[in-house]
Amino acid sequence: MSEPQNAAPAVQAWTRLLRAHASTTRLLSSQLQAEHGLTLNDYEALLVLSQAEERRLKRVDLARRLLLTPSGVTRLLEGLEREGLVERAACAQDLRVTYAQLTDSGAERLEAASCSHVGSVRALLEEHLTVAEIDSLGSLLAKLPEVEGGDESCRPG
Amino acid sequence: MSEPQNAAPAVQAWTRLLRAHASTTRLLSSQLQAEHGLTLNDYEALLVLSQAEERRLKRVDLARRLLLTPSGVTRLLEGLEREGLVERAACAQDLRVTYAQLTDSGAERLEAASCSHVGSVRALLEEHLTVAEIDSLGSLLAKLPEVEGGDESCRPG
DNA sequence: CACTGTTACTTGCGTACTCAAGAAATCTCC
DNA sequence: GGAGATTTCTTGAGTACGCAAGTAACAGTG
Repeated sequence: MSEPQNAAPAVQAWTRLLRAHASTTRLLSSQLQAEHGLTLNDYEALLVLSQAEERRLKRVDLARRLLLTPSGVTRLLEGLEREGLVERAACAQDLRVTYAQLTDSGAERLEAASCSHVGSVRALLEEHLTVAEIDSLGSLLAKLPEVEGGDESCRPG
Repeated sequence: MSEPQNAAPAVQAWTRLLRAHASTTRLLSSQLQAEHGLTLNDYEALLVLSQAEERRLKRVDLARRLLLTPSGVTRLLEGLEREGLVERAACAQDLRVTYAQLTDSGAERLEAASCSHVGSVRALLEEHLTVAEIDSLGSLLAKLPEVEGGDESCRPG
């Protein structure tokens, strides 16, 4: 209507990002839930932990990786701890921190889910896009901001 | 680890879609909320209604547009009705349907929010991407599936 | 006309978060 | 070494959904 013409592409891309996220998430999430009893964030948490040193991470770091708040992580891990996929481990140097430690059971569960989930992701994307397009989509999305709250991207300590 | 090499681009693109959605949504949503007291879905709902014929839509159609379930729409509209931005309107031909009708007040609120929201969207994207990149991002995202549940894309009746 | 779907919508219950307010451990600066 | 600020994590209250089940209205069949 009265918007400057140049804003249209941005709005369009934004709207499509919202819709693409909603539809793909809905599909992949329900598959993961049905086949392995994990939510998308459960899966991502296990994955991040599995790649971390000693398969454990401070809860606050896990929060940053998953783009969740600390309380979100507490709630997320509640479920994973109840299922024995992750356990708490104390930190001798700093009594405030509790590590989230991936258990063997958690690693197995991730391994089992990983195969079919990765397959679903790939199938979904390749059903609609060519490999080159997927690649370029990934590169474009990577340029968007990661976190705004506080940028501790690389802390030496 | 043991995944076929070809799956990597898809997984990477997917992960970045999740993160890009989480971070941009968080930012834009909090701006919209702070400046105009609307959630992203409130805004989208008002926008969709404003573009509809006679500024009203069956609730079930609104659900499909917003990628929400019928119950999600009921809850979403509860808030908008309470604020007088949308009202219920009966359908003489079919007593089951209730239209969601944009009020003048709703149209004004949308108009007010629209300007700054569109500006924020544009600023956020253009801060990280060129116009050409935004354009191509939009095109790529448009190719992803819209809805899976039931495809009544164009119903004649 | 009754009988059996099917569609539109609402409601109760559960989930996955967020934010604000805490408690406890650690760091800082005098 | 002690007071105050900061960091880590948890908890209570609230929000925004989804799913399943329910009700009311319509549509098709005998």
